[in-house]
Amino acid sequence: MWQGGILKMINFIQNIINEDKKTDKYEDRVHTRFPPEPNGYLHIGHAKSICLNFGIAIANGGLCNLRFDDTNPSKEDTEYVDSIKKDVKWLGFDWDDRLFYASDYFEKMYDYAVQLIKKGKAYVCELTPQEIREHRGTLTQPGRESPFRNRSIEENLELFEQMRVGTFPDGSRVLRAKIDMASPNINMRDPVLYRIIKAAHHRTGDKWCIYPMYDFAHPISDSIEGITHSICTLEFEDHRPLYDWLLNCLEIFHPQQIEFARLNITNTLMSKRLLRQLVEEGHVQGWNDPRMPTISGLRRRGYTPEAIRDFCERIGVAKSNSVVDISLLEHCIREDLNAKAPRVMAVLRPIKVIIDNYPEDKVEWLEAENNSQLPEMGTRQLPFSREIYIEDEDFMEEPTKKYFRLSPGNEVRLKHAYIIKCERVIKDESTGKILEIHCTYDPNTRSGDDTSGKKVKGTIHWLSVQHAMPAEVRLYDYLLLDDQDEEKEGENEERDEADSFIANLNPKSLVKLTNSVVEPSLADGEKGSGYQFLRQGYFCVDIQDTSGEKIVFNRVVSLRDTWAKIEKANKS
RNA sequence: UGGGGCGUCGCCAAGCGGUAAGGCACUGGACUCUGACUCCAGUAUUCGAAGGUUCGAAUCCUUCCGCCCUAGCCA
Repeated sequence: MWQGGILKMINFIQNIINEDKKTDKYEDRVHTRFPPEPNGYLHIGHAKSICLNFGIAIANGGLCNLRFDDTNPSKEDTEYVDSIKKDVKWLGFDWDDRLFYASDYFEKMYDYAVQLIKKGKAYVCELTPQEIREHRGTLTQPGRESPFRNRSIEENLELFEQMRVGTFPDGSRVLRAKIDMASPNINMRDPVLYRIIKAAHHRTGDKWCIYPMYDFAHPISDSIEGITHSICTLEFEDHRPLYDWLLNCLEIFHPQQIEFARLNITNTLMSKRLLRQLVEEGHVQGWNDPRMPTISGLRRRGYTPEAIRDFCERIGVAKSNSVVDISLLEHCIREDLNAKAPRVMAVLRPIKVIIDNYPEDKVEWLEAENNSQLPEMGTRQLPFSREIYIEDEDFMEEPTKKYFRLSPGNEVRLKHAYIIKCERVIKDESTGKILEIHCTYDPNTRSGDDTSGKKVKGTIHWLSVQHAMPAEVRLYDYLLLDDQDEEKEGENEERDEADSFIANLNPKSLVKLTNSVVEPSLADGEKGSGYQFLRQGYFCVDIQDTSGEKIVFNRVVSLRDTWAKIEKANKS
């Protein structure tokens, strides 16, 4: 398994662990867990948590469990547990035999609840949800005690038993902790521990009709598993007193909860709810649409586990809310693919070039290196002939300054082949559209044995027309337009959020090119494998839509494009 | 308005009383049969603000300001 640069990982959580080791708090043991709820697909925010939890364990010679937090049968499904397992594995982490479910502990949790009742620390409450809310008070006003708060232990025991056997309808009773209705921390105002949900659970079926709340299930699950450091996100900070209270009352092994800031990335949605909305409203093709920040989406897009792990390492772990620039993610995948992707030629938007002085029927097979930086990646043969395609961007009839690609009278090098010179352009008389470009080549300039001594500024990629293989190429861009920080006026916040995020969707997040051509060597490109299309970017063979008759490439990320910056600067 | 948390370069982020790491982005330049990669160089006298303690403060104290979370029988 991956050991990465993780051993160097320094963050405030590691500092806490170092301190715990010094004081022998957990007998030098480090045991973490990744606790997803199986109610959706994992996204890159979860990857941060996965890398953190497994990474901390690895770095400290400890263990990390995979535990499904499945305490709400109405939202959860095995479809999600399967995808989550797959994603965690794909990211490169291994839970060995430590795959657990909170539902494994339902019986024990029930016993602990009974213990709480026996200690006079919990009671069955018959207030309606509405009434409970009213009794809770507000941020500034203390709550009021439930009229059911001081029932006898015997009565509570009996009622709780009745809840379990299904005597009462959904929502009619709950088990509540008896803490303090006047606590400034609302989580301590007699929080609900158990509720009645008569729904089939994906693992326990209809064995139960009462289910523990997160606040009850989580500390107990952690304790049962001997977790030492229970790492969660910032919004649970206010729940920590309750976490501690329960463990203290129950007098069982006491892990420590540590909170860190969740991941946010520019131009990217990171909420399960909104991602689900994208899927359900058809703005994307599914959870694994290559534009989605889900692990499955990134995988299909062509991101590698190495790049995602590297990213998670680089962003760091802290407690301040932050938004990481997506350019860092892009840098990580470029860096990884640069080191391993074979280079290949593809013409995305072809325009035909005819080399007038090249024999009509001749085909030359030129040797091309697969990666100029890694000779060990070998070479391949490339067919060259009289008619070729070049990228339409690589020709400009009236070149701007600093443009050193093909233009009338100008010479460029064809990568791995000859230097050609543009002689004339043939256009459609009515539309003015360029139909073909006529060039001549210099036979003394063949790559590898150039005897001309010529130096040209530009090198462009090309493909022999008769050998080019058609392909569909999908260019992806950010799902969201630039983050607009326009402040919404107070009212209707919910609505505004949903609406504004739909309005902020990038209409050009997917551009399908159906006239692209690629090298014949790509005919047997394996699904999912990544390439660098020379001068353009990194692409991978789409795992879903590629078939016997059609090969589809996804653009993972473009190459850095200095020329685009120059052009942009020229215009402004 | 109660409680909790956070505020170090455009974006992340080290730093924990001894005089501001690193990464991304950006800007120059070198190299280049990918305007890619790589390589050099540059970029916070300043750490939300104001006071105070100290020989010395981003680090300690005080006050203030800003942002986030929190009133689910969701997690």
